[in-house]
Amino acid sequence: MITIKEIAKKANVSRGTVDRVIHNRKGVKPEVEALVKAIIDQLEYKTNSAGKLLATKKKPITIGCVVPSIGNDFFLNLISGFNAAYKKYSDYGLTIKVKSIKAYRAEEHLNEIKKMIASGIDALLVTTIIDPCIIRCLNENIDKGLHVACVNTDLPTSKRLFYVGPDYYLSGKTSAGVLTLMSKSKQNILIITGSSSMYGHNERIRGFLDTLEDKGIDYNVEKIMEVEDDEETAYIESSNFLKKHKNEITTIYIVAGGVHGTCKAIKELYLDKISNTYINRPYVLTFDRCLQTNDFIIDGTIDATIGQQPFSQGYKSISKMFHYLAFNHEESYINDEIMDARLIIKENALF
Amino acid sequence: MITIKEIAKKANVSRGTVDRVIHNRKGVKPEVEALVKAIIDQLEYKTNSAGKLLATKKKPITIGCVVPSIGNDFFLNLISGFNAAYKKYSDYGLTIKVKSIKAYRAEEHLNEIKKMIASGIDALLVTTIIDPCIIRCLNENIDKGLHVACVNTDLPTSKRLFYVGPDYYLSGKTSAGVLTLMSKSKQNILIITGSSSMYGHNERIRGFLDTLEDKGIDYNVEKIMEVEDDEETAYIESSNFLKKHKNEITTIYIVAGGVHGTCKAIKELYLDKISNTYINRPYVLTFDRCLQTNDFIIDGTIDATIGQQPFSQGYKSISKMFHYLAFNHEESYINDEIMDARLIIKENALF
DNA sequence: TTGAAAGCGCTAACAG
DNA sequence: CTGTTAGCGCTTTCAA
Repeated sequence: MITIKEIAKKANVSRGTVDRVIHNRKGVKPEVEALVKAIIDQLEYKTNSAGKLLATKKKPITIGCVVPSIGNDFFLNLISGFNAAYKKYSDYGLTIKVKSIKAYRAEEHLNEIKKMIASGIDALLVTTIIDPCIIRCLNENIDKGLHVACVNTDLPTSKRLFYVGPDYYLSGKTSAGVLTLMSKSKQNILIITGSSSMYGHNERIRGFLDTLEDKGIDYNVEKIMEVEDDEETAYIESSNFLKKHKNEITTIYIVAGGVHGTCKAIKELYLDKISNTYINRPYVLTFDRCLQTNDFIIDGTIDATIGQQPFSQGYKSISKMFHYLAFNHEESYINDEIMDARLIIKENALF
Repeated sequence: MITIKEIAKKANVSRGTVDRVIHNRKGVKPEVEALVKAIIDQLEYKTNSAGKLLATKKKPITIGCVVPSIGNDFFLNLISGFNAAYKKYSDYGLTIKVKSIKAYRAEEHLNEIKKMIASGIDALLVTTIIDPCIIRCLNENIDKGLHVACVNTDLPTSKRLFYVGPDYYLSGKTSAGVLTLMSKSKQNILIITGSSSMYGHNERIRGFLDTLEDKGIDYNVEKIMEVEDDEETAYIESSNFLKKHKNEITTIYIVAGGVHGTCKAIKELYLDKISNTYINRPYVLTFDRCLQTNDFIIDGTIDATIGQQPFSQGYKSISKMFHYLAFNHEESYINDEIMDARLIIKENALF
């Protein structure tokens, strides 16, 4: 294994000088720098992370996280991922601060992001809304030296370092793929979405419908319901709607929250109490895989769900940001990380 | 963060003594040991892995790997996982030796395992056949101090430390789950398996049929073909069989290798050359997700495949074994690691 | 039975 | 512009 010491010996300089070259610090004679760099390349020197981590642990790193996890199991799993990564790197001076907020409120998001930044952090991980004020605020702070990355929801027009999360369009396509496995005939679709201002939700719908189109499936979107992830709203509205259109709807496509409420309505309307089996239930497709969703898959209310690995999203985003900060802001850490669409049906639903 | 130094100060002993206590080394007065242990518990001391890794890198660790990867893409991916983990830990004195062998030959397996052990290794990672001679050989070496773990195929009756790989029964169930999404009517099934002496292959069949049974699907297994992962055999045999039974077979269930050969036969028999679409093609279900399989999913020959993350299997097994060896054989590293059954259809098949 | 000290690879502070 | 040195947490060797 090649160490700084060996490089130094080969170049006839001190370890300090090699260190300076490696970190592009000023104060090295150009020809010495060139020589050292050449040797580094030639010997394929790779920094030893244990050594580095040990030596740098004195200056602590704080990562702030702002996520809309209030009343949302998915984000609680994501936060578990944050915590797991924190646990792994706390030895090396990492601290995290997590702020849970409510979804959909741009103003609240902005406020909490500002508060988090003001509290003094080195980097920010955020799941928020595509909103010009928020993006401006983030960009301003990025210019001032804050390191920002997006988790679960990207802000493509911002100056964020990287994005860790799903490809919403692809997950919508996958959902449609399952539907076409089940049936090739005409579908009358009830779509239950979180909010029409959420990019990810819209993308899931777009991917879904595009794929039906591609596959030559005849379909009609009977209604798009916005329930803002509220289970009670989902229950009442879907219940009312399905009562009126019980035998017309062939597919219920639940894009975000509202799974529990909708499934409750489905059970009431389609489950035969005597045989305890569904009669003419529409196809039911959902996203994510929290405990409740899992129960509905097991009991046969949901045909399939698409998981997006919330835990990994949390874990990877912290881990990437930590490495980025700890290892000299190396570019190799700032690539986006797209989770794959995990298709879950009854048989592989076991946790 | 709690360090050995702090423990030592609190206990009024030297760091050496604390180290001795932590590693249960002899030569510490019982009361001192008790005191130090109490302080460790109280302060919730956790060893700092960077420090440990740095200090122990002098004594190199060699892990030997024996896998039946000859002519098998799946295991090449698994080996990539070995190499990725190796790359990560090579800084800390890890070396790996990988021996590729051919599947199904117990004698060859035994020979190569013996050779690998004789070449001088600290630990062995192996994918092999459930065979009494092999198990005896491994157990003898385990008794002599060799550390052994199973990758991809478990040897439950051996003294191996842990197993990293799929749950074959569950993956078979998942496959049947997809089939029942597509159709509830009677299935006439052609099963193409690797070998009837392979535990995993049998389990996949068992899980598949059990699930059809559970779901009240009427089915008949028309034929079980053993093709020993040979594509040519698969092509010839499936081609011959399907020519005779073209319109009877409703499902082709390919348990192991032979996907390429079988798909070639399917294309020849069912693909309409003019419209370039399938006419009355049976359902086709496979396992794993090598490049060829992926192509057949994209082009519509295969309905679904179940992936078992070969790369992760390789990566995790090396990583677990390395940590186990590097960190005092701590028990926390020797739990089994069961991969989940990844359901892949056309829409989420993109790599 | 215990302590002291050196050293793993790297960084940072200080001295020149 | 460059070298020296101390120290991050841990293990190991030597000495007591």
